[in-house]
Amino acid sequence: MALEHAILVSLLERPGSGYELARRFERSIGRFWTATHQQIYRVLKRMEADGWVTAEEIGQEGRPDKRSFSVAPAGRAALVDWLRAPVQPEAVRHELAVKIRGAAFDDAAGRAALVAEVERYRATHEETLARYLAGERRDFPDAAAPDAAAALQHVVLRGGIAYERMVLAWLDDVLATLRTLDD
Amino acid sequence: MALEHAILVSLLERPGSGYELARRFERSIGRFWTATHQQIYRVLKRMEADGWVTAEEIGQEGRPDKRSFSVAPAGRAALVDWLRAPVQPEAVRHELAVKIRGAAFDDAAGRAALVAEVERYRATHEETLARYLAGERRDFPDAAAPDAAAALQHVVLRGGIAYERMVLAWLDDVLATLRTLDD
DNA sequence: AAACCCATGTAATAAGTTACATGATTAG
DNA sequence: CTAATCATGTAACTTATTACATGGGTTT
Repeated sequence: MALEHAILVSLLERPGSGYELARRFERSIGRFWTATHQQIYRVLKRMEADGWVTAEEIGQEGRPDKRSFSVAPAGRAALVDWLRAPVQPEAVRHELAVKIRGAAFDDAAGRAALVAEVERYRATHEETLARYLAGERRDFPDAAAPDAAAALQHVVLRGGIAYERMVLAWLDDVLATLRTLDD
Repeated sequence: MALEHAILVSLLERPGSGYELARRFERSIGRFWTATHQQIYRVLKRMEADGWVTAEEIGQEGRPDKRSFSVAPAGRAALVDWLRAPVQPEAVRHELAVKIRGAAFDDAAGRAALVAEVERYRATHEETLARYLAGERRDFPDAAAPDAAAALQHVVLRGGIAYERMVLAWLDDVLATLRTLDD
């Protein structure tokens, strides 16, 4: 019961269609909340029925019409209610950590395969960090943040950057540990 | 399709009942994979039917009997298959980040409430870090790790410690940012 | 006496994933 | 001509959460 709220925040930052929302979830919002387009369309339909969002048909030339959603007063009220409720403890799902502990029950060949996999995984996080840093340079070039929305988006982005740096350092630790096991 | 594997790793580290597994998921394993007891019982039943685990009835005095599960060869084979498969990209769900961006659409009173909530949230992470550090001192007192399982458990714990430290530093950044908005 | 721990589950609901479907346009 | 992008969805399935249920034992 929180995809609704992520959608509300995204639509308040800028109205858009289900398709556009799905693309934002792949990029910016997806840093801290993932969702597929199927899920988004389903939830948008419910939110529209509940009067949280309103749709406007936008005819386009050369491409399909789209329905652009905006947040209605009831949706904004629902968001504020949620904002003021306590933060739920996070449900962590870190598959790689399970695999690392599981590597104790595989042989040297399996651990060698895991080393290769961790290296591949590390490369994806290196790319993510580079993407975040490029986004930071593009979207927040000057030190003084102009408005509240931008300042808050920036601090969340800094969180993503800190997370990626931490992961990279930890993966180096993991690789060193895995390599000492089979010397 | 990965709770099975987290359970297999836990049972290989030490056999136990569904209840004991649920407690481990609250503590150690829960650092990187959460699950409730209802989920665990359901999955254990399926795993038993598939021949991945075997149960042994253990009669106890003064408390209910329990069924202690151990990993069968088929379960171990399934785990090794999974270990060697590529790591799936993580599905991140970070509610607090959504709330922080949402704070741009609340008023000063709402942001003050969020500051209080972030402080409370920060305190829980401070506790978690203290717990991890105490566990590290208790379970890994000497620098040289004796066996593979312990070395791997330790590197995963170090990951948890690094994560908590990163979160605490970021929350300080968040608090400073929120406070500058309403000066 | 009340609350909590041990130990196991069922049932109902909500959420999320995967596969499939359509149909036009644009870029290579 | 092929693939990708824009834009929207349905259907089937798997997973996860929440609420409820039982019953004895221990701790405060």
